[in-house]
Amino acid sequence: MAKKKLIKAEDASTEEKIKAAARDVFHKKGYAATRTRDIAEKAGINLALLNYYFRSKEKLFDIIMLETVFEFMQSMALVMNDNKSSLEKKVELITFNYIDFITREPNIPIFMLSEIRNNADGLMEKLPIRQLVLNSIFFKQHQEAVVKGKIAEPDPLHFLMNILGLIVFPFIAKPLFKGIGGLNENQFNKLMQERKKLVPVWIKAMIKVK
Amino acid sequence: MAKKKLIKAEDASTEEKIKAAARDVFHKKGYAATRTRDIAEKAGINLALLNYYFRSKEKLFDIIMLETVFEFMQSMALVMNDNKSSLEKKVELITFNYIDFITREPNIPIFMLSEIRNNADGLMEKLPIRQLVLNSIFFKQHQEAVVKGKIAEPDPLHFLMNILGLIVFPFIAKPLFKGIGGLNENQFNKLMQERKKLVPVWIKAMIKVK
DNA sequence: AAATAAATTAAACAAATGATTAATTAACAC
DNA sequence: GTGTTAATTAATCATTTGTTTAATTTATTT
Repeated sequence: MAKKKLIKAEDASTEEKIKAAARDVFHKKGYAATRTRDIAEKAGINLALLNYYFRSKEKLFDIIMLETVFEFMQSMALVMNDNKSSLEKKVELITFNYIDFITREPNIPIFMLSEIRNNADGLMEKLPIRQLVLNSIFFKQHQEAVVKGKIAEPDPLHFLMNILGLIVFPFIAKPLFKGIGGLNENQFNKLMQERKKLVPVWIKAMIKVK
Repeated sequence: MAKKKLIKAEDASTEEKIKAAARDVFHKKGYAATRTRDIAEKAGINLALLNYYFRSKEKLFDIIMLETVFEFMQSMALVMNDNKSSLEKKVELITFNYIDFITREPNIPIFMLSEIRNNADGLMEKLPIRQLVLNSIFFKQHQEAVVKGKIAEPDPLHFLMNILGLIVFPFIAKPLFKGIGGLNENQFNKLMQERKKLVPVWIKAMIKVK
């Protein structure tokens, strides 16, 4: 068995190679469609090393899943709790950050949403995502704006759905939109870059009407 | 081998039972995570009958996939080609129809988008979805409104992304939003019903700004 | 350098899974 | 009713796939 205390910094590379490969394959194909042999091959390691370092496919997956969710929430959490910026500015930042993030990691949204749906052992219950949102400055600023009559729709969930829907959905349905628009990857990405400016403007316009 | 010509209407029930079960399981778990034994059990039939009627898991899946995509596009196509209604009214109809449809069949969006991503043998290329949109009255009305200066953003793809993003995304990310809002199924569905009125209003507001 | 522990490998195992076979039952034609 | 075809079943096959084992190589310690 591997004893962590004895693993030196340099030796960690094998473990890291496996994790990097697992990340790629899990993100692209999901848990069920992923073969441990795919991961081993992509990592350039012997199949047995996967179990040597991570015990099982499921344990390895849990690690990847946790890190992925964390990664995805981090940038959002950072912006939402910034105490310098206005709500409007936060919408701009979230839009900008997420469009860049998903352009870099286009498989993450649908991976997360698919696997969360298949339960993933009640991941949603274990994460403090509700507290994170409720305690955020973003949330308080929204509440405040509602009270002041600056935002017509009072439910912050609608607000979140709108922002994320406008940002994330085009990526999730990318093959569909590429098909409809007859776009290649570059043209699609250009459209997404345009949305960095457009989405905040649209959100601002939506906010005011009832 | 099964000879179709000899299958009477009443006998079709076995074939239909298999298809109904396959639909359920494929929609809920996706191709890779579905076991043919799950389908057989759910259909209440002997496992061998699945291959007797449909040759293979993959062939059965292709049938379900095709029917699902068709079902999903049909209501949209109908609305988009109605020559009585204005563009504004079409947005209302699409919103209303899709929110009801997805509430009834909540697994379909993420099923379709997941499986399309895993290729599904280039389904996107085979479907005439691009032609369907380009030739639609919906598309022409949008073009016209752009020319007349009624719509600021000229790209119809952005317009489609916005409508579908606002409608479909909340369902795809349902576990997330239920978690954040602390909602049960009923409360979530109530929110979605609210959006039937809200989304068209929001879209209208977005249209005008640049 | 010898001894010990860790890392790596090839081979094999056991369970799961899609598919097939051969036998049986039910339906239908004449 | 008899014979023929279709439908159904239980059993089995052949692969795939996650995991383990036992041996070997590499690294570390003393």
